[in-house]
Amino acid sequence: MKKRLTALLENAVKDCAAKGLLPLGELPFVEVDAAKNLLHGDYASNVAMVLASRIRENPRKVAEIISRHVCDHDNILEKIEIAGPGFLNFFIREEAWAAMLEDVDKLRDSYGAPNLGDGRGVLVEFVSANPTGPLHIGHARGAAVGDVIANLLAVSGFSVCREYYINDAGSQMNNLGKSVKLRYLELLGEKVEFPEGCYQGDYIGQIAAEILKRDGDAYLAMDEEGVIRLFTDYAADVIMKEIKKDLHAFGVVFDIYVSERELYKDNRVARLLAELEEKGFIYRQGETLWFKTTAFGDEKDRVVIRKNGEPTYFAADIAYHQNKYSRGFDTVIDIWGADHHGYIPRMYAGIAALGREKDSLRIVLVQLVNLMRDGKPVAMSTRAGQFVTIKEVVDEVGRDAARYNFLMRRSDSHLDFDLELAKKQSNENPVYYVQYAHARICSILKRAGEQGYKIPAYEEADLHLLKLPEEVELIKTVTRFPEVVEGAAAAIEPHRLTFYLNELAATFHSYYNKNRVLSEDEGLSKARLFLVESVRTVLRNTLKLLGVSAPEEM
RNA sequence: GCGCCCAUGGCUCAGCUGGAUAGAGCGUCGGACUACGAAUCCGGAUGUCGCAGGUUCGAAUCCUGCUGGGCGCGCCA
Repeated sequence: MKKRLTALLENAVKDCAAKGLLPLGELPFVEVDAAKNLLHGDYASNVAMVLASRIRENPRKVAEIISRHVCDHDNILEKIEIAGPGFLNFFIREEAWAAMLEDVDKLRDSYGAPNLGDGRGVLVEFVSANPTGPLHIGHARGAAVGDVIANLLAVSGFSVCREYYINDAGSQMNNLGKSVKLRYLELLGEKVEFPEGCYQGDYIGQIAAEILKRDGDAYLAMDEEGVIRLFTDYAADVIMKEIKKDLHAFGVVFDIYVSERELYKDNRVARLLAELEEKGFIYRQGETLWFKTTAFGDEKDRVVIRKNGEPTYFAADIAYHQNKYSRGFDTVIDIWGADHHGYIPRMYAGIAALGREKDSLRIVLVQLVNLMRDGKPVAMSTRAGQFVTIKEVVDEVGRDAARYNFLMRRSDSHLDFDLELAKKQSNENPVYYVQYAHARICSILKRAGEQGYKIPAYEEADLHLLKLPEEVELIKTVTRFPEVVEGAAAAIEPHRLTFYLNELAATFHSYYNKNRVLSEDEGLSKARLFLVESVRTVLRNTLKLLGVSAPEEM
């Protein structure tokens, strides 16, 4: 509806300009917004005021001129009013609203799928945790956000690839191998002390025990470095399998796992650095190589080759992003923990040096999660191996509640996640509120079937009968869905879906409590059945985008 | 010290690239099941949008300064 009005208005403005009624150079960006106040109609536009200030005219007069040139071919408008300082208020005919439900019936599962992408490729990289331990709750939010962003883009016509970057190179991995070895030695009766930086979670001991069981004390005789390398590989492999399993249980499946080590294998990092050096972005200072990120707005230059000859994480990351682009993606989305925000200018410098537009990389920051239980914070320490894993969260509160809770806030704002609250099947827990609405509708539809009703198609329902204010409101909320998806996809803001979902469920519940769907009046019953079926379709489609189930009963 | 983010009812948060009288949920108080599921609904109360200036027809939103909080400032990832 919003789109249609925008089009009407754009044509009107164009028409005015063509006829010379409004002396416009370039046409303005026409914006139509849903009106907040019923007195202001359904939608309002400020075009007239924007134009008026540009051409120094009276805004109300401009509004007047524009409104006279609106060509309402489809007869959707009741009237246009000019109000306040120069707003154009659009009043939509009730029939026009109901007519929009046709799309819901015809498109079904694909209702609300805007074609923003036109098949262009988007790479969404998320989670990307080191395989040094199981995923904990902090990763869970990033997983949920990334997954839903990918869903949103996929439904919006992009060809989406979900990717996990395995940081399996570098000193952290070495620490992993060392940690396993220490536990191994401990199991063989040696007394060991764990230095700073070593991983001490129980899973380390389990891995060491597996190795011991399989190969006994064979590694005691081998050289230290070789053992650590073997143990590192083995542990990373085991942990990565667990990570995949946990993600799967959380409803997140990746298309590709890219290994940092692989980037080094065919000298990609070295070749990239040579390339950048040729372009003049690299300089040498003693043993180290520096990248002139300040040339692209970073606050200081960054090291890419360390004194010891090893490339930095940053160097590999540029190579990784080059690799992403080389695979033909127009847009690359990185989802990072908010504690990495200082890294952003560096990364943009990196892609600028690769000759890529800034817009082609979008970085979404996900704030860390405050884990609570009954309102009290749960202490976590990664080093000591004390943390709540994603698996434990899924096991305890369930996948639906967990995902929904992670998606209820803007991703860049802090989130309190209360385990007890997420488990509660009560009105404090919004996920059940929307699922309940879905189950309720299913229940009505089932009852209708028992009474011999079939769910009517659009043509079979007389929607003129849906005249109640609650019905019109419900129809409006349902038909807003495509706009919500489009907005959420364009802004990369998945939380808009949960807010919308909550509103739709609320509008439905309210309607349900006031009115009966099934009554003696067959025509009305059919019209209402069609309406609630439309609500159900949108509830289901939204929940699907969120990766949350839409139960038929609960 | 420098940089980024945040500050909206008692609490947790929305507010869609400046728009009309700032909205939800929770909590609180009071109501609604002999009709499709009460995990629901209906009603009441609560705000100097951190403070002070500025930009303009118009600011929670943009700019500057201040206060208070989070994070970052490695040849870690």
